[in-house]
This record gives sequence, C-alpha cells and structure tokens, in this order.
Amino acid sequence: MLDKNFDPAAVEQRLYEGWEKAGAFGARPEGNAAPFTIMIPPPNVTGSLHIGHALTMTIQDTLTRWRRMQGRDALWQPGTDHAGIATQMVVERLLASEGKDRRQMGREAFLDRVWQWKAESGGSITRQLRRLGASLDWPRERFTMDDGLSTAVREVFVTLHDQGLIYRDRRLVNWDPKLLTAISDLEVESREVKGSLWHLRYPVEGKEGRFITVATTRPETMLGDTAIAVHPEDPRFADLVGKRAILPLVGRAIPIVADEYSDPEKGSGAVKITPAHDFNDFEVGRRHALAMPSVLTADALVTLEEIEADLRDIPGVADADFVRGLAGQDRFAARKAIVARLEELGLVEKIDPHTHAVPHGDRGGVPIEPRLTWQWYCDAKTLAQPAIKAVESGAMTFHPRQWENTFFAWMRDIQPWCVSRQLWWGHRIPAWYGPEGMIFVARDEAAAQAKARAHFGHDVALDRDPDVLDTWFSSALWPFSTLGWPEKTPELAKYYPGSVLVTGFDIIFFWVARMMMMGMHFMGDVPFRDIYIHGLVRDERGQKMSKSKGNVMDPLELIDAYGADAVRFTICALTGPGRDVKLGRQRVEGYRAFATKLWNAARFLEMNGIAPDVRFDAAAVKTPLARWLLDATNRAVADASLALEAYRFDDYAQASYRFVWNGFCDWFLEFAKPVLNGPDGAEKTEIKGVAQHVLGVILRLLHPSMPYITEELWDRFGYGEPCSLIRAEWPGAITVEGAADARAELDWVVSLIGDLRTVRAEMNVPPSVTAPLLLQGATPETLARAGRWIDAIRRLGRVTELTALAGEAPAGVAQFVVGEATAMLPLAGIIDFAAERARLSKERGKLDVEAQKIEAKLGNPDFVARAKEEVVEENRERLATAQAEIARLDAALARLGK
RNA sequence: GGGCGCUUAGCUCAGCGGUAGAGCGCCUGUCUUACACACAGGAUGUCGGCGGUUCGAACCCGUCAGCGCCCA
Repeated sequence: MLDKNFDPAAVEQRLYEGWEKAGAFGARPEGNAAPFTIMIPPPNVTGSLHIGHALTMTIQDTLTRWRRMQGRDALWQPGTDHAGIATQMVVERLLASEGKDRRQMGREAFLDRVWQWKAESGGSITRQLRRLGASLDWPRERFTMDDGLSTAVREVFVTLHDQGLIYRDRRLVNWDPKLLTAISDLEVESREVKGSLWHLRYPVEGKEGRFITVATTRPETMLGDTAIAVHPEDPRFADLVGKRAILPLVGRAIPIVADEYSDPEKGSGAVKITPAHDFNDFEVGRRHALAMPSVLTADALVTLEEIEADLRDIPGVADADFVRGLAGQDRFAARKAIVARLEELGLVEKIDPHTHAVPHGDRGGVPIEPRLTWQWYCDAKTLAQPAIKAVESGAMTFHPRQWENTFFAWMRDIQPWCVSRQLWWGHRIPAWYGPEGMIFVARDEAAAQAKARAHFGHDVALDRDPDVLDTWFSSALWPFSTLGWPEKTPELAKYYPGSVLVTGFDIIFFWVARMMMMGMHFMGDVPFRDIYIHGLVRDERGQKMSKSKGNVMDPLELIDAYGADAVRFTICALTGPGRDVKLGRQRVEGYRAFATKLWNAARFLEMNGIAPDVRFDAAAVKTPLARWLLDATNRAVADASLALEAYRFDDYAQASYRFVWNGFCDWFLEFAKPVLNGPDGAEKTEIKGVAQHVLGVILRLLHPSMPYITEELWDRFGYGEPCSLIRAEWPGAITVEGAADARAELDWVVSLIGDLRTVRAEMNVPPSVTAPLLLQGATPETLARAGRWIDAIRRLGRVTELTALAGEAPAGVAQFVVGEATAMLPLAGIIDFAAERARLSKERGKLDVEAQKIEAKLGNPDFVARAKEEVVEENRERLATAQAEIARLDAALARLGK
C-alpha cells in the first residue's frame, strides 16, 4: 500500500542508481535507431551546481528522456571543461594558503598539483547533476584536457596555422593586469564608472603662450602620447595642424594631426593620442605612422624604458626628475601624481565629473589595460562565413528565432580572436621557437624538430611557446572532439551533427558561434540542427540572483525540500520561449502538490485493486466514460508531444497538469467511484481496465519532466521491470469509437453537475442537505441520459433522485437552465426567494448584454455582407441560444413571482 | 547613440483578426471513505496612451510613454 505522501528522498538515489546500473542512459551506437544527440555545455570543472544549471539541464534531460522513449538512440554527452583561468586561480589560492607560489614550484610541479586538485575536487558538479536526475551517458564523460581532446586541439591548431587561419601578430590586446594574461574581447565587460574628464593644456611648440587643450579620462597614459588629433574640419584648430605640441612633464614634441577620429563635439575637440594604450589611438597611430611607446608594465606599473631617451627639462612644462620618480608606480597612483604635478604647473584647465564605461576583465574584475604584445590570433572573420550561411539557409535554426539577429550582428562584424593566454593550465600552444626568429608549428616536438632540421639543415635548440590556448578554443571542438575526432569513430559518424544545443543567450558568442565555426570548417557540416536558447533564472520578483542581494536559490537545497521532480516540473512550467524563469519557493511548493496529487490518484487506484492488465484492449471499450477518458487522453498526449516538438516546455507542463488534475482526477475518478463501489461486472471491469491503462499513459507522459515519481509508481504497480519506465514507449493516439457521442454525453453531465453545484453554493445550501432534482421540458433523450448518470449526479450533485416534471412547478424551487430543459431543486424552507430572484436576474442580465451585442452585430449590414459566412452563422446560433435561455429564465422568474 | 524585446486579472504569464484565458493568490463553504500539498463555489480586466487600417483590433500599421537586455 502506498503511503499518503510521496517521499522523494526515499527513492531518488535508489532509482538513479538503478537506471545507471541498467545502462539506461547509454547510447547504443551499434543499433539501428535514429540518433538524438545533445552535447552538454561542459560545466566549469571548478563549478558547483547552481540554479542556472538546474534550468538548462532540466530542459536537456526532459528532451533526452522524451526522445529516448520515442525510440531514438539518445546520446546526452557529459563532461566538463578545464576552465583555464578559473581553475588556475583556485589552485593558486590554495597554494597561497600553504605559503607557496606557482613560480617557485615551477610549471611541471604546478600542473601536477592542478591535476591532483581535479582528481580530488573536480567532480562535484557531475555528482550534483545526478541528484537532478540527469540521464547523461556517464561512461562517455569527457574533459577538455583529456588526451583525446588535447590531440584534437593540436590537430586543429596546426591545421588552421597551415591554412593561414591562425597567425601570430603584434597588436593591442585586452590585458588583465591582475591575472597577467591576454583575454578576448568577449571576456571584457563594460562597467559604468564615475570618473573625471581632465582638460590638459599642452603648449604649442614655437608659439609662446599658445596652448592646445586635450580632454582625457586617463591622464596617466600621457607619458606615452605621440600625437594630438583634431578634426580636419574643425576651424578652431585649423592653423595648428602640422605644428607640434610639447608633451608636458616629458618634454617630447608631438605632432598635431588631422584625423576624423577626433569628435569636435566631445571634450575640448582635441584628443591626445597614446597608440600603445588605447584601441582607437592605436588605429590613429597606424594611420599617421606614429611611434607607439608603452609606458606600463604587465602589472600596470609605470615603466620608462621606452621613453627614457625623450625625457627633458623645460621650465614650467617638463620635469624629467618627476617623471623618473613615477617609475614602478601603480597606474592609479601615477594618475594622481601626474594630475597634481600638472596642476602645479598650471597645465590643468578644468576637471569635469564624467561617468563613462570602463572595460573590466570578467574574471579578475580589474580594469583591463590595452597592451601591445605578440599573441596568437584566429581568423574568425573567415571561419564565420560558412556558419553565417548555415544559419541563413536554415541548416541551423535558433529557437526562439529572434536570436538570429543577435547572432548575425556579431558574426558579421567579428574581430580576430586572440586565442593565446599567459597561463600554465590549459592546452600549451604547439609552436616552437628556433634561432633567427623561426617559428615551427607542429603536432609534437619531434615534428617541430624535423621541420627545424629541414629548414636549417641541422639540429637546433627549440623552445616551446610557454602560453596556452583560450579554454573556449577546446570547447569549440566539443561536438566532435568528444566523439573521438580526429579518429573516424562509429560515434562520430552516428552522433554528429547533434540534434539540438541547449544553452543561455549569454553564451551564444563565447561558445555557440565558435562551435559553428569549427564544426563547419573541420567536419564540413553544422554541429547541431537546432539551437534552443533559454533565459536566465531570476527570483520571484524578477531580480537577477546574486550573492550580494542574498536572493540566490540553491537547487540542491530545493531538491532536498521538495524533491527533484517538483523542481524540474516547476522549471518546465515556467520556461516560456524567450522569457526568463522567475522562480520562487512557492512555485516549487505548488508543483510539489501536483506530484502529491498524482501519487494519491495512483494510491486510489491501488486501493481499488486496479493493477496493470495486459489483457485490456483500449480499442474495444464500450462505456461512454471509458471512451471519453481515452479521447481526452489522446488529446493530452497530442498536445504534450506537439509542445515538446516545439520546445514549448510550458505548454507541455500545462497540458499534462490539466489532464491529470482536471481530467483524470476531478472528473474521471469521481465518475468512476460509483462504478467501483457497485457490483462486479463488465462495466466495472472496463472502468478498472481503462483506469490502469490511462495511469500507464500518464506515467509515461510525465516521465521526461518528473522521472522519479513516475518510475516509482511504474515499478510499484508493476507496469514493467524495475527501472524500465525510462525506456518505455512514448504514448501515441489510439482509435476511440464513438468519441464524439461520449464527449457530448459527458459534457452534458459535467455541465448539469456544475450548474447544480453553483446554484446550491449561491443559495447557501449546506452540503448535508440533499434534494430531489426535477427536470421540466426535457426530451426523452435527455431523461435517458440523466438516468444513465443518476449515481454520479446523486454523488456529485447532492441529489436524492431525479424525476421528469410534466405539470406545473411546485412552489419554492431553485431553478436553472440546462440545455432545452429547466432543472428545479425543491428546497422550500431553505432557499431565500429574494436571493433566488436576484440570482436569476443576474443570470438573465448577463445573457441580455450578450444578446444585445450579437444583435447589434447582426444588425450591421456591413457585417452580414462582408464577414465570413460561418462567422455570421455562428453569431445567429449564439443569439438563438441566448434568446431561448432568456425565455426559460423569464419563465422561472415568473414562477417565482407567484 | 544603434539594435532587440516587453507592457493583458493582485502576481507570473498564455492568447496574436471574429464570445478576454490559465496557474498561483484572494473571498466563501466543506475533514464528501485517494489527496486539507485537498474538495466545491465565487469575485476581479477602458488587453500601457493616442491615431490609423478593417464590417470587426488585445491581436495588423504608425506614434508616444514606461521597463528590461545587448552593442558602441
């Protein structure tokens, strides 16, 4: 016997292990079934399961379980990525607590230590995914630093290099002075910062007393200024173009150039140009062939190495000693010192408060510093073209579609991708440096040596590039590297391209676009057909979750409190297309109630001895109730399937919820009770049969979103072997004979009972009071129908008996209209006539408004002439119905008036 | 500044040319032999404003306002 409530904690682990042990999650590459492939967005190996994972993984698992039940050979590929910066930071912090430093211990020892850390703590997220019920094919788990995936990375790097699509270049890069590495454009986020706009006066060379004022937000970079730019058409500066200005403090003479980059509307109209420390200035520097001295080190400390020779003393303008004193100072300290010294010299015209966007490193959190360095770049522009075409042609489709705009906007204006990182943890760049500046890119050291030997004619010493690749470089290969590429494996042949990629919009550029580029280039085909983009999880008020706001929800804690099924079903129910998921505990609690409802419905069947019955033939049912239920089941299954097909998880949840609660529980089980309590016989056998059949359908229908409770019930009832629901067949439609008749009959009963209840409630008739029901003006068919359902009407409508009324109505009845008949409840002494009159009048009023609206419509000749015929006809029918009902209500009111 | 999206019941949202809906919440009643994580009943909307197209607009078009996100 089932307990009164479902206890998730008691079954979840057992069932998950049961599935896993039975190999139920495993793909079957040797079989003939059509594949269904989802590549997990590999979580960061340092990570732990957060609510965003719960969202994306619930969606992926729901799709995977559904397709698996449909008979597809489902592969949900698990794994994690090595998260270069994040992991290195974690281990360095650990070392710091032991008083150690990676530089002291050296590269080899440090990497050993990272692997050791990974072995000990790196797997927590995969354990947590199991708690959610995620049916990943664990034996196929991959890690981006695995041997196989590393081979793929080297293969891709070398190939792209040979094709000229990866190259080394010296240009400005986004440099993180805290983490001491280059990062890509995408890893930079703008943050609004309240700063100042300093207006600095630079003396014009050879024109005593003449100054040109430049406006800047970064005065400390002035040491590296090599020009001043003004707009070519700006009359204020026309006479100065071609002249030179003296750079204050330093004393270097710098040209005043005309360049459209300078915006006459902004600041002072003149802008200082520091090519080595600003992306725009770099471009101006290139156009005007300016020198590009760097004045900051990797740590963002002032360095004078490249400007030492320029330093001069000019009274009132330049101060070499002061500048020398800046060496080694932090960029922000230097800013203060420089501004102070300029003020002393009277070279600061004004300081305006200024809020502007400052680029920050997304990992380190400090302002990034544009820095002139040699780095490896990937020619994203070229690689992007086939990916763009594949989306344009529909070979890949975004869901919701609108994300294609975002995708195109970025892809069509894509910049070279800086792929090198000055880290130790990651895929080391397969490039070796030899004498005379020669670089040999090869799959391994031996191959590099061979290339060097071929070039020089003898063996030479080679040094390997110390840098590693961007983690996203290896993630970009995930859809094929996990399947064994560059080997030609059966898995690669079967599971590439993937069916759908599920991820958040924040990752479209980082990962989705890059997988497309690499997939198109190396596999010659798209990496996946569909891209389902979901929103963010927010709190119930729509606020983004953050530690500082204290509104973070822990999915594991929610699972502990409500069960994984409730969490998953809530997520499905709230996941509309293009919408964020606003999650609150109350929502999860509400959907736990749904799980309890299902549990208790099953418990009721169990109490009535209803069990799986293979002899039951759904196509052969005779009773209207069984036919009605099977028909409703068909519709629920069709709605749910269509919803999943369209990635409408909200519609899927709603269709299942409504069918189970409002269809199966509220009506079917209530109608079944009199039969189940009645004598044994064909009818009872059929109702029990259809009940077990439909419970089986419900368990299968809900399994993708609520795997545990459904499997538990499936197993306890014995629908199959333990842990077999996960691979049971997804339900389909069955032919129901006489479905329309059954629907008409049950609709009539439902509406009769509904009206009966409404009248009783509005008349404040206590449930303990029962009464006979009189039907006046009913056709013989209606009376026969009422007779067939008398037991249900008695039970659900608190009616003692039902009789046809031929003559006059007795005094003291509550009345309502049902179809062609008027129903009457003789409740003399109980009903309040004034209340009854008011109720009937209100009813009549509503109908009257309705009828008037329709009359007005039909009275409009334009409507009758121009609207579609069926619309006009429909309105005529509605008017007739309303008018007939008004007439019966008038009769009822007249009787009351006596 | 450019782009995208949103604005419908107290809340979260569906509906996207022909009768304004759901869930939750709220109010009332009920321990009716599966379920009080329940059952039954009820109330609630100038569908953001304005203008247009149409026989007919929450839905299509224009415009304004507010909110959110992305890019500069």
